[in-house]
Amino acid sequence: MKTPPRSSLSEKQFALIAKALADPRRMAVLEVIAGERECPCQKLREEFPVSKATISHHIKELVRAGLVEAHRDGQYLHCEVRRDVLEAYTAELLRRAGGRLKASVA
Amino acid sequence: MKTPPRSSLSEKQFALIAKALADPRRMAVLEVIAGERECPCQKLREEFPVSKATISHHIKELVRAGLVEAHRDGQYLHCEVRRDVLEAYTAELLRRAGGRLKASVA
DNA sequence: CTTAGAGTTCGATGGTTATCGAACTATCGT
DNA sequence: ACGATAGTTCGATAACCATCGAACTCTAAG
Repeated sequence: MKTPPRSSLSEKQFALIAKALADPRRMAVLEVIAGERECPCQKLREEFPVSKATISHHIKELVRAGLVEAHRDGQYLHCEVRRDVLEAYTAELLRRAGGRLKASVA
Repeated sequence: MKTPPRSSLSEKQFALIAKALADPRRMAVLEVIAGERECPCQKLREEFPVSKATISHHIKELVRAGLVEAHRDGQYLHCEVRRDVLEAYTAELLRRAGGRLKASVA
């Protein structure tokens, strides 16, 4: 079985993630990153009618939130979704707002 | 045909939920609502140093997103968390941003 | 009816942020 | 070295939104 990352999110990171996910365009960017194996920024520019400055900004925010990890490879920047962080966020969200528990985890 | 009680959020509702969760205070309000059985607005006013206009605004947004259901009982407004909607959101979030999967859905 | 309490609506304000163009840095080919 | 391509940073602008006080509605109880 896969080890559940007990990475409890700090209050601050939780808030950063929520904010990062709040903008539809940024969410869309995240989806593209998730859909591709190695996602160069250039591809994102072609997907959305926004300037590269904006793309760069969104990626920076996603990285700041911990949702995305970026590696520089030459002149390209490859992005990857931090799946564990995403899962930690959803778990924390359910824990906080889910109220009392009803059953154990499926 | 139109009976998907879970895991089927419209694009619009998905965005509304993400936005609703983005504000820390509103998230805190949601947590209090989730923690209490029947949550009157008045209680929320005592929990946070904000005006009742602000509380009312946050509740309205939470309701608009579908995260909270409010029933009027006399002069009181009782709030309840829509747990299924919350779960549908987290499921959709993982589905969209989780990349290729281990948890396959029908 | 009158008073008090609970919640809503409205207009204004201040802070945050998405977006752009332009200037900049860095890398790859030739 | 040069030009082209990838991405960053900066300053400015515009839109959005949380917040407030005040005026309002509605309900419960004297």
